[in-house]
Amino acid sequence: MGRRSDHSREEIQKMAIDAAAKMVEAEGFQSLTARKVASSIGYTVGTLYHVFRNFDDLVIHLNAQTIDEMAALIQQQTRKKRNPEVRIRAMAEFYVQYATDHPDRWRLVFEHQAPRGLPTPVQMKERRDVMFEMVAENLRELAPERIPHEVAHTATALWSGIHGVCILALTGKLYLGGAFSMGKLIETLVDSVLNEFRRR
Amino acid sequence: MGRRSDHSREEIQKMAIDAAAKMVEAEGFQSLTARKVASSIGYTVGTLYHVFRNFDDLVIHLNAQTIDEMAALIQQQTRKKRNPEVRIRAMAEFYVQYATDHPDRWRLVFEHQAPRGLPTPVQMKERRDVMFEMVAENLRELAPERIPHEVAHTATALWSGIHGVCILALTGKLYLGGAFSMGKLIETLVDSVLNEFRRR
DNA sequence: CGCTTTATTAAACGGTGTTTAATTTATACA
DNA sequence: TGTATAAATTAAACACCGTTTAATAAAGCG
Repeated sequence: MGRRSDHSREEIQKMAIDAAAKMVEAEGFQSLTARKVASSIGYTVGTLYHVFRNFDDLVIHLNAQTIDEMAALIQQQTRKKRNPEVRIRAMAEFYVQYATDHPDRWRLVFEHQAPRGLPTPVQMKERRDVMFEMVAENLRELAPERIPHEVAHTATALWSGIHGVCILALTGKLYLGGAFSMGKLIETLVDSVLNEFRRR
Repeated sequence: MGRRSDHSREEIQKMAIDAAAKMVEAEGFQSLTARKVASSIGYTVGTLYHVFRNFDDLVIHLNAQTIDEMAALIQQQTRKKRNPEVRIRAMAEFYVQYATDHPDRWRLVFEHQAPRGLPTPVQMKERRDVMFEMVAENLRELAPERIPHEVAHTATALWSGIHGVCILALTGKLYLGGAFSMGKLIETLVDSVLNEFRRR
């Protein structure tokens, strides 16, 4: 084997993903290009294509890392709480927190789509579902008598709603007719869905 | 004035926007290009740039038309209903309907962002707010005693939530832990938020 | 040592949005 | 009516994009 530098394939992957993350945070995901990533880690595009199947593959790896980071942050911040309802509220709070702190990386997770035909890797789907499952888990603890499907349904509705507020707020497409705080909107959604969940 | 063909500037604009709409519906917004739009209406890119400031300008015009179409459909389908709550439910139903029928055009409205620095035109913001205002209007009718800010807040929370379900469903990113129908999820959100609105 | 395998690169390809200069045409005016 | 002027249209170029290719350099191995 004749590698010219002393970076293994895995090291180059990690370097590229980290460089891409920084680039997205600094300039937005629109200006993420293969050549810039490559040159920022001291290589050429060819090397990038030696290590990733294509550009989407790099983006998918970046997105996986983003989700892992976010999930870890939320897990860490909610583990301490004893009450499942308090935990759900904290989850929403830190979801918004992460999305606000890393808007472009967070958007890239949801707005990137693999070219038509090529399906999203299973690992990616599983990663995205982590958030839903964390909510469902706490709903289950909140009301153990409910059937699983009902719990999953409520978790999905709640988290999709929270996601909607995040997306519209972060892309500047929120209704301007009033002066809202993202936090209050989230709170309203959580209150509404949790109350409805309890009532049924 | 020496126009070679007999299309006015406005006619070319309309032709281009319609062609772009068809193209997005047929092949997705990823494959929308200036050259393809131009050649599909029998012109060259240069003419397109004579009529639009740039590519984003064309997209913005297309998005405006998309929102107008969607708003018109929803208005038409909800005008008949007498009860404001029934009207809000119908609005949600037909919002989902339109998004499902024209997924790529609908996504383009929310995922397109003008290049950094260049702000979104005011007309575009107003168009997006139409949906929020329709909801707010009906909430006001439902509870005339509420202060405007409260109404606007609830309308924003509700519609953002509905939007979140749409986006995740249409991009295939919805939680797979249960077999949900989009309609049921929407219904849960509407029920929850409206009940909470009444209770307060 | 030489051979093979691999990492790396430079260069090319077709495509993109965008700009430029040249050309064609319709109109306004003498 | 003929002509100058102004506008519409195009072809070509630019720099960049993701991606592929072929050539080159270096490492491991017998």
